[in-house]
Amino acid sequence: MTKVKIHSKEIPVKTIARLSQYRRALLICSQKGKTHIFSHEIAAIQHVTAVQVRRDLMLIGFNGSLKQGYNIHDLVNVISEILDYEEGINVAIVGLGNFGRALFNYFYGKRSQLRIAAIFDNNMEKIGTEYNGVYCYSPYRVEEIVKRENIKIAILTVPPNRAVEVAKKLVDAGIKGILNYTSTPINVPDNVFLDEYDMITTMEKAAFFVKMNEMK
Amino acid sequence: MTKVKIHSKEIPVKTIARLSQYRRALLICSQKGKTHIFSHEIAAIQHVTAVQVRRDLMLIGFNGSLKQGYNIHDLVNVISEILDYEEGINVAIVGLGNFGRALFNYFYGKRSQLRIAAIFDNNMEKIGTEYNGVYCYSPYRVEEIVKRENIKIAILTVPPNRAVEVAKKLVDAGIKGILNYTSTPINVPDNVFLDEYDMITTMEKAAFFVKMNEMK
DNA sequence: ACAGTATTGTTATTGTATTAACAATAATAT
DNA sequence: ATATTATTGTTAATACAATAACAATACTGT
Repeated sequence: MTKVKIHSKEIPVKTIARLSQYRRALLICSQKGKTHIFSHEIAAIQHVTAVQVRRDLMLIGFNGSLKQGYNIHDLVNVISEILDYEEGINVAIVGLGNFGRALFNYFYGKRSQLRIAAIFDNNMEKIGTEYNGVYCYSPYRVEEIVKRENIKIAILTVPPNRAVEVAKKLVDAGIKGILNYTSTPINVPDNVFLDEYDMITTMEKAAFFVKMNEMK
Repeated sequence: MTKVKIHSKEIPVKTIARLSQYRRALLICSQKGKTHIFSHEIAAIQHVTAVQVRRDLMLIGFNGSLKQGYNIHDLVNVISEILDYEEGINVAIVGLGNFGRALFNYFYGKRSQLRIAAIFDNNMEKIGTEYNGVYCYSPYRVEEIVKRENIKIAILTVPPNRAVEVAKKLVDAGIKGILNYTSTPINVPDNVFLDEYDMITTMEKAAFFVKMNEMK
């Protein structure tokens, strides 16, 4: 899935991601009392070009004024209308290792839109325990809990060798999106959103570039 | 920086990232006793197409045999020659919150290539403490320690509002690569590698897609 | 010996995303 | 009034990455 229709216009996924970033920049400016902003100002905060900002906003049909630029308040609303999930969205942390815990703390309570509704881990000591009011369940109960709690998104941080199996279980249980941090690629049906972030590859890429730069 | 020269051939950065993934797939197969592998087998493990695998291997000048496919051992060596940093590479964790700690544990001892040589945090209780033999220093000492320990890469996990300032300090100290996990975009000179991963955007993108899929 | 098969290696094509170019516009200054 | 300026909105061009196409090859079975 690489493009998406909004108001019968095709919008690249990358634009969606940038909208999220623009919104954050806008909210910061708004807090400082600014009411309007130019495309090049947004571009300077996030690192994109002014042209790209204008192009993205064109795609979602948002117009600015020639002398004042874009109305921040309105733009935030339009972006929110596109991005936000009215009723909020329930998320599960699957695998409560260091990484899972970090993500838990990172999201817990931060965004009202996102509610961490369950934790899964197969460590006996963790199962049945409560973390900030969120229960930790055995993976055996994925199907049951995902349905009961209406969980849409899973943050997958289990050990690499269990990734595929657990992902399958999540998909079967009806999960709609998986963020895979296990460094093991997984496959999901087309109707399930998948985002994979591979820390090891990122590190190796960084090391490679450092080496390259030192050679010249 | 979008392409890179190896053996006087231009190699896309995306290929570099895939090589890292291929290598992991290869090592797993190697452990299982396999000595040769076909492009479509590699493709099935990671999720790319067989054509892309062949194309990538062509770019680095690695040849397979028509009936046996690619020699796993040799291919691992060639990839390692490209990716690996002979003497190993020293890394610092900058910001020892949950995320920093997770990354610390994730990398600590895992890859001999990567040595976590220092931690920076401005929490008084952490400064001076040792974590698995790695010292935590005050950010004031970045310049001194980065030079003394020959640190090349920084993993940035400080609070968003401090990201820009700390990044500047790291660059001034001579750091060669930054992995920015703060959700605040930073700017670095051309000769410094930068990879930014924005968790919030990823989450919002996931939520957006779930919404989209439910609408149809 | 020869057709059939499966695979590699490479070139050509397509598709997508980014960047550049520029007309349209409205305010300001002369 | 008219030129100048800074910006938006959109179209055109470029660059990049992924996919498709296919010749070359070597093995297998008949």
